[in-house]
Amino acid sequence: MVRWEPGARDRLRAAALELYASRGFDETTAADIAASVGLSERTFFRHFADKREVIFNGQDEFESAFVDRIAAAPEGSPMNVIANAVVGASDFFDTRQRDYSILRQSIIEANPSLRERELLKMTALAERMAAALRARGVAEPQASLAAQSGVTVFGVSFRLWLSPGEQRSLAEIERATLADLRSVTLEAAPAV
Amino acid sequence: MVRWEPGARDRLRAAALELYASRGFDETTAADIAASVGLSERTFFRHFADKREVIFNGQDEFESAFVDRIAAAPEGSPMNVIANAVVGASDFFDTRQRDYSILRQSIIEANPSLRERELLKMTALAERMAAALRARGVAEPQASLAAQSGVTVFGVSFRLWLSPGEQRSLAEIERATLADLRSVTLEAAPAV
Amino acid sequence: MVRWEPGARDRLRAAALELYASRGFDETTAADIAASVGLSERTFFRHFADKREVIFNGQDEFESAFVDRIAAAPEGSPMNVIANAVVGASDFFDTRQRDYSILRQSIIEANPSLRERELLKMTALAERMAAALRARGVAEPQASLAAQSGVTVFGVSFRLWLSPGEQRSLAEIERATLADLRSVTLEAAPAV
Amino acid sequence: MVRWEPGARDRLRAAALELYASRGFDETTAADIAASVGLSERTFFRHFADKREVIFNGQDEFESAFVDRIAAAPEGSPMNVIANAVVGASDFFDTRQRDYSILRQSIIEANPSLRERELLKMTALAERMAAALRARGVAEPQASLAAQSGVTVFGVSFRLWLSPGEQRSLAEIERATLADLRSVTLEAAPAV
DNA sequence: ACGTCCGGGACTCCCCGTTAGT
DNA sequence: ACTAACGGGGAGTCCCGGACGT
Repeated sequence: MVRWEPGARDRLRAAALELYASRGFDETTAADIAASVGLSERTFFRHFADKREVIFNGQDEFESAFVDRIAAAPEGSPMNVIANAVVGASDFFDTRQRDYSILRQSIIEANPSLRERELLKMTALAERMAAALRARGVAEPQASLAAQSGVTVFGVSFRLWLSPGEQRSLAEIERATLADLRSVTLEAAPAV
Repeated sequence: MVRWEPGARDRLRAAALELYASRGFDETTAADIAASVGLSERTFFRHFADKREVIFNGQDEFESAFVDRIAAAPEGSPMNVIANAVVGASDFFDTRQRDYSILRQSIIEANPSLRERELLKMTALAERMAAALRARGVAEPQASLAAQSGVTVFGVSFRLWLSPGEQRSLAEIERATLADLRSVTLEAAPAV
Repeated sequence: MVRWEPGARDRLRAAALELYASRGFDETTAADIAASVGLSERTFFRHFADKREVIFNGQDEFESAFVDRIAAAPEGSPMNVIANAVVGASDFFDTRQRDYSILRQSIIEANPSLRERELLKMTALAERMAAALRARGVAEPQASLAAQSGVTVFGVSFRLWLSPGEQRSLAEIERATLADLRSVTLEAAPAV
Repeated sequence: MVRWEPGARDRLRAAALELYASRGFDETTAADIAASVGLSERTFFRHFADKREVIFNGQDEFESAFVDRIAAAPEGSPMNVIANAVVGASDFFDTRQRDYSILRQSIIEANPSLRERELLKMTALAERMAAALRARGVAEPQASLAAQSGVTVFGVSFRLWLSPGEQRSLAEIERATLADLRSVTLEAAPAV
């Protein structure tokens, strides 16, 4: 009935992932990706603002997994709210296969420009989390510090979770990392 | 005895800054910058790996300002070492005019791709700081958490320092932010 | 009963004019124009063959204002017929506000590609006028020379009419320009 | 003196002409042209601002053939100066084969967008001629009228020169056309 | 009449390599 | 060494057109 196969976007994303992984990000052109699923380069850019965005999708759902929990959290200290949100958001990733995350992360880490984009996304998340905190009445710089610390915990934990041999769930790792962060920052005598 | 004007690199950087500020980063081409100081586009790229790098210079000295202090620090808890390094590095910026930093920061914040690069630089700093900590025998994830927290404190403080009306020195702000971070993370009851 | 707001064409044209004037022709995309009136880019191109055509509308009525007068003119020399047609057609513009013409002209003159299109339109007018002359029995190259001279007079006069401080009507200016053209061409001694 | 093989530009131009003539302007892509002489599309655009410019080359020499003669002309009425410049410039074309001009003109006339560009070039010529006249002290609108009339004469004559069976030289045709223009404009009774 | 999905060419910019000249 | 001239090629944006559905 339709002239074109639907789901162009999904096919493009899948093809991109595969090509980035197999032959490398820089060695893959947008035209390659499009051609591999029978579409034109133009169509690729209609769906994704740039070559990197293919990998960073569902950013909104990703952010919401954290932010919604902050908004819906019961009373608590800022860091408490953040900690619960981070741990709670972990099942966003458990639904995704760990294998998929490992593949994705290896692609990102192999390319500085993908690292840049990832960092931007994480910072965007931190900013939205800080905003959610402020919406609850938390002042600056506490909101930013708590939000940024939450992202730090998530980042460190996420990489741990992906490391070979790791058996714990992401949530468990996050809880441990949270405790580590607490003791690390505690041990700071007043800076001279 | 030189056949061409020396200091091509500096002239290019100054011209780039000015153009990025006046007409915007995207609206400035590498050829524009080069032409404005009588050089060719090719020469621009011989001095700077890409259009964004012009703004991120002296990264090595910047990182060293932190890392060297970590290496040279006396015994102390990881966060203590980091805190002293961050506060100590603040005079790296006091030598630069605050006005220059404000201009530079406004350029960066006006463009996502410059934000990406800045984030990458900050992350590189965090990683070198964590490595310096590990060289002192600090284990993971403590090293990463302390280093990343130091960068968070620096980032929050730096933006505060640049805000209009701010009177305190960067070091003073950082000391206050450090205390804020401590109390924020402390207030976290164990995450469920 | 209509599913869509009528007058899409007019809304598109008005929006285009405004955007071309405010942010420049090149900086305005067809999608911008369409979006600004709640339509799709595709619809824009269904109404206008290309981005430039939006500005050149009513070309048929414009040409007719000249050509019809040529066809309906009483006996007279070719240049006489042309002169009367040009002066007579001037009220085609008096009905349009001079302010509108000034805005339109400033948009056109700010962009070479719009200049090109305008020139094509003027040449098309000259050719239709020459054809109308030939239909009255005027031979070549007299028909083309008279028609082209008429367009020259119109062009020079039109720009004069738009200049700041100008008080005369377009018809008055045209009559003066016609006299100027006559004396200019008269003063030509036979070319060696 | 030339450090690099300067053949690229000329080869591109020759190939473009040939392809435009054989398969049509619209049916020829810039990539086609470049590929046909072993260069990349990018290189094509380095040499020519756009696909049309290939055909309009040596515009500067072309304009100079007219303008220089205006500047160097002895005392005389504006139209006289223009007439001599136009007739004098005719050998700019006699050096080019008439056959080449016929081919070129047939390509241009087959495509509206090339017509537009040609018109722009002719108008640019008229404007430079008018400026040269003003530099000699001629006032407006006389300068524009004389210059534009000169271009009209050139245009009409040029097309005549290219028509099949035409035996006269371009200069001869121009002298006749000049006379025609004079009598055409003379026969204008004052417009009412 | 309008929207959606898509193709494809024009064109600009980034960034890189090579070679000649100073 | 350092620059300019010439070239390559991918990324990305815009223009415009076609096919189909409502």
